[in-house]
Amino acid sequence: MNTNPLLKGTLQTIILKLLESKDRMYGYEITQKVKEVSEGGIMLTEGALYPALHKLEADGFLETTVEIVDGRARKYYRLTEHGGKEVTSKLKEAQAFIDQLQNLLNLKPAIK
Amino acid sequence: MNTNPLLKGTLQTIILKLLESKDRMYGYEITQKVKEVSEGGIMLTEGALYPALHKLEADGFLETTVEIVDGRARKYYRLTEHGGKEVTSKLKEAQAFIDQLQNLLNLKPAIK
DNA sequence: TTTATATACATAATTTTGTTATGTATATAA
DNA sequence: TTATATACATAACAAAATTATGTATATAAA
Repeated sequence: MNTNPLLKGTLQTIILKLLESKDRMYGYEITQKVKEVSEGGIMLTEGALYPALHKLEADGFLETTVEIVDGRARKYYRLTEHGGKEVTSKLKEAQAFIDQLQNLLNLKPAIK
Repeated sequence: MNTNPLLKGTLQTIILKLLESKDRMYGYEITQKVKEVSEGGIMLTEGALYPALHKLEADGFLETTVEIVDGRARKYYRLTEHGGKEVTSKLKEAQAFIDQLQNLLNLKPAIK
C-alpha cells in the first residue's frame, strides 16, 4: 500500500465523511472503499489509517464496537453526535480548500 | 500568517503553477497572489514558502535573479525548462487527487 | 519622532502527519 | 505449504508543515 503525498491533512476528513455515508465501517473496509471510489488513486496505508482512527476516537468523534466475523476481529467505527458536527465543519473547510486550490490551478499560463 | 492544514503536499504544485502563469515572481509576491486568488483562504507562511522555493531551485525546477527594488532585495524565480515539464506532471497529479477527493466528499450521507 | 505596518528575505526548533517496516493472526485459493 | 486477502496494531523514520525568531528597508500614522 503506497499513498499520495497530497493526502496529508485530508485523511481525517475522508474518514469522517465515509462514516457519514455509512452507519458504521471498520478499518479495512475504509481502505477498500477509498480505493474503490478513487479508482485506485488513493490508497490508505495502515500506518496512517489506524493511528488516525484512534485519534478520532480519543477526540470523541468516533465510537467503536468489536465483533468477531469469520474468526477474525473487526473493530467497527461509528460517528458520535460530536463527530456528526465535526463532519459538517470539516467538509466545509475541505470544500473551500478544494475550490481555492482549483482556482489556483486554473490560472492561465503566461504566453511566451 | 496562518495556514490551512490541508495545504500539506500541494505547496510545490501551487508555486510551480504560479510560475507557469507568470514569467517570474518573487517570494512575497507569491504569498500575495495566493492570498488574492484564494480570497484569503490560503495564506502561505514564510517558514514553508522559502524552504520550498530553495528546494525547487536545488532540484533544478527554478532559477533565480536578484534585483534591488526600492532599496530592498527581491529574489525573482523563473521556471527552468525542466521545471516546465514538472508543472505539467504535478498539475496532472494534483487534478487527479482533487477529483478523487471530490468524489469521496460527494458520497451521499446515510439515511438514519 | 517613534511606532506600527508593509515589504522582503531567511533559518532554527518543533510539531504534525504521513511512509516504511514489522508484528500477530485467521481464512482461503493455488 | 505457500501466497494472497483479510484484519488489527505499533515503532522507527521522513517529509513538510507551523511557530518563533532574526535582519533590514520604506512608509504611514500617532
